[in-house]
Amino acid sequence: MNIGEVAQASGLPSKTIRYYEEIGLVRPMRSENGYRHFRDTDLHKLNFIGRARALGFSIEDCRALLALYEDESRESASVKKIAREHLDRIDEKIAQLSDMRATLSHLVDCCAGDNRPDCPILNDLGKLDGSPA
Amino acid sequence: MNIGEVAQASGLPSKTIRYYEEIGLVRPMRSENGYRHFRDTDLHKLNFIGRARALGFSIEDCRALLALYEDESRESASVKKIAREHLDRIDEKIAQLSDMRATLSHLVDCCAGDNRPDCPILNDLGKLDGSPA
DNA sequence: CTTGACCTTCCAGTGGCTGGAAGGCCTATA
DNA sequence: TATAGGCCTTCCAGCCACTGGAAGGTCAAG
Repeated sequence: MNIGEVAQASGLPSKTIRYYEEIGLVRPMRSENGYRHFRDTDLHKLNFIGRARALGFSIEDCRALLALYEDESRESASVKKIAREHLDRIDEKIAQLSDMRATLSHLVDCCAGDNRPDCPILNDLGKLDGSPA
Repeated sequence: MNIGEVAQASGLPSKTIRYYEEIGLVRPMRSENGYRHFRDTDLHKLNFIGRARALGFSIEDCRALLALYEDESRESASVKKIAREHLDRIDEKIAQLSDMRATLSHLVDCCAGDNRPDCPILNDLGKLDGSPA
């Protein structure tokens, strides 16, 4: 398969696939004309990466997960560790965003949103100290 | 004030403050020796930016919010619009992360995490189609 | 023989910093 | 007065994971 077909099949843009080759995540063959030639295993890998990325894993996590995937003598504990650490990072982010959301949504609710200049949002951002709203 | 004092007072790293000057968010004066000289209004602006950034506003949002902050004839609707759009983006992100979290936490729960190679996490990532778990 | 779709490489840009090198300035102490 | 150190300056490179675009090669159809 050429890169376009693999892009189609995997749902990843060609540019991204070239990038993944550049950083060594996949190693497609080359045809005589210089075109990348992808085998089924390459497509399979790309699907794997696409799914892992969709779950928010970093490229380096993907690399590690792929290595484990291909290592028949892996221990599932290694995989679980990576996944759980990632889960923790997700939880942190959600917590952060929820904090932001709470503050911001309160401010938005307080703002009249009319043609007058007075605005609790700006008042809050312009406050001198870090005291609560 | 020199940059170090302002960094201290605002909680922002000096590097970040220099960056904010570079992109035109603040415009400190210069002393004869070439050092940046910050007035109270500069510090105030930096505090404003720091708070807005902590709420997740982009730099361009910060720029717009600062402009509104300094515009006495603003309409609070303009501010509210920016804030609400940002709130929507936050909600989207939270939703995305929650989806990831749900999938991932299910997979983690299914994985024995022992010394055997069998692993539901890898099985899922390596699946051929996009069917649900 | 040309058109147009595909492919190639290479370079630059995104956002928002962050790190580091190389060098100037300022103050305190020996 | 020398020097040590802590501040400040600029400039350049790197982070992450792509994305866009230019310039050009290849291939199949009409």
